[in-house]
Amino acid sequence: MNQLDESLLSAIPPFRRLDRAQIREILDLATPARFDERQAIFEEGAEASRFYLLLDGVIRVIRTTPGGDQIIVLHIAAGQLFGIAPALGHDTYPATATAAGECLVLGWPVRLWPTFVEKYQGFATETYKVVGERIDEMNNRIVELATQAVEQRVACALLRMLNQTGKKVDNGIEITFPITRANISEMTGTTLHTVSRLLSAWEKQGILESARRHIVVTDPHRLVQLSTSAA
Amino acid sequence: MNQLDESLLSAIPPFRRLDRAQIREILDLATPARFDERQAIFEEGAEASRFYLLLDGVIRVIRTTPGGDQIIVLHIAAGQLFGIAPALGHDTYPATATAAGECLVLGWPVRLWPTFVEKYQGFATETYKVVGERIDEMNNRIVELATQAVEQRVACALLRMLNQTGKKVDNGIEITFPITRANISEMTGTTLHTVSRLLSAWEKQGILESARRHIVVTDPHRLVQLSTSAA
DNA sequence: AAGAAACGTTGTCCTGGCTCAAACTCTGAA
DNA sequence: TTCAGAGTTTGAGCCAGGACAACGTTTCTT
Repeated sequence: MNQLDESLLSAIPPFRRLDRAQIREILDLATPARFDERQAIFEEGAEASRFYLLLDGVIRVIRTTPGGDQIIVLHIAAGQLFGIAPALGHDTYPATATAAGECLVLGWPVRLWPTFVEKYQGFATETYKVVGERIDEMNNRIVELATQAVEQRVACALLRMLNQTGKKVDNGIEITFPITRANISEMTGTTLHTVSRLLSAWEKQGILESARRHIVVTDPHRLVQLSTSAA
Repeated sequence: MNQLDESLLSAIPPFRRLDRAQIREILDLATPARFDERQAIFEEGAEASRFYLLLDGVIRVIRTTPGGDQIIVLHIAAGQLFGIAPALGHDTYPATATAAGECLVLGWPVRLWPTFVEKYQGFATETYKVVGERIDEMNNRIVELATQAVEQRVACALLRMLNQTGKKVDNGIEITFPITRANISEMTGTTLHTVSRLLSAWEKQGILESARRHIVVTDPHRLVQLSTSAA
């Protein structure tokens, strides 16, 4: 139906083992959509009616506390499935997903999930592998939040983003989507003020370069040091 | 082979839909084991060779940081599967599981996992539902650690244990397994000193009664208040 | 072009809770 | 019954980082 290229899926883990015809089938069932920065793909608490694959861009998964604080639960990088709550027994999304920058997304109705699992060899296994990785990441963040000081947590958050979506540029590694001090504070459980001070200090030390909503890490190795040991 | 009663499994979600013969089969493949307090069922980093079902008791899942801090990632209540890392694509356990009190456990070799999924209708679905719940809980803890003050976090931790394994007694709800101030501090990212002070204060206010390694919450409702709002 | 909104920086103050220290109380082992 | 180890309590001091405040800068809107 739609004119998507098979190569879009053939490199992505849950679809990697499928042949061209199968991928064609899956693409024909998908609804592609483009989202602008800050636009929500789905909201926390809404009925989980679709699951998605992120083709391009970065998605921010957000939770809001009763007290009104927002915290960023995780970032989704291109090539990842998301909104797969229904596959884990939820009938409502447990968090809000918004586009961190411009995004290209494929969506399928949840009723196709069992079909995919049944029909496509390895699909379930590969997907649950992704879930496993996400659990790992969440575990790490819990340990981090419980044991590390703010400076280390911010360093970890930057490194995590570099690993997931960083792009090599001439003077370092760039975070490829718009990000504010406030965003980083929402990932690390601190305030935008503290983040601002840290980034300023690091910029002075030549660890990174930052402009409004934009960060390039020039010395990732130093950042790794900061993320583990103090000072 | 072993003389376990079918009723042990028939009430547990992933097995609920199975008939007696199927449950018998599964039981015959299982290795039952008893663990004493503080005994490890498996260690972080070890090859994930088996998955388990907790029949009785409580399991503590622990991670150790490079810095030597321990933090309690979650508690497993009776009736839950655990050590299912291999089903999520890990070939090594991401955390250590130790018996919080005396425990009765069934274990199966991982090679049976695909068999179970294939052979027993609903097994996979139900299991991933459990995974979904665990992800939810982890999400909540991340938000909690990122936004709440120590007092609220400790209150949340107590409530979580009450919900999972609390037992009604005449004067309140009891935490059914031995737990120290240090344990609670490892769940909440604080120090045993602070936990001690909080519990003392709460005991003075009649919210709970505590003895060495033992807590009974007499006013859970008040604890809920403490877990959301300050003071 | 002007105003508003979003984003970022920096300063000052103040407190929650961590650190260090010491003592007390159980429990179990020998 | 004594001792060692594990668990708990309490005190005193200190500082990382949150709260509050004000201002600078860039971007968007009209």
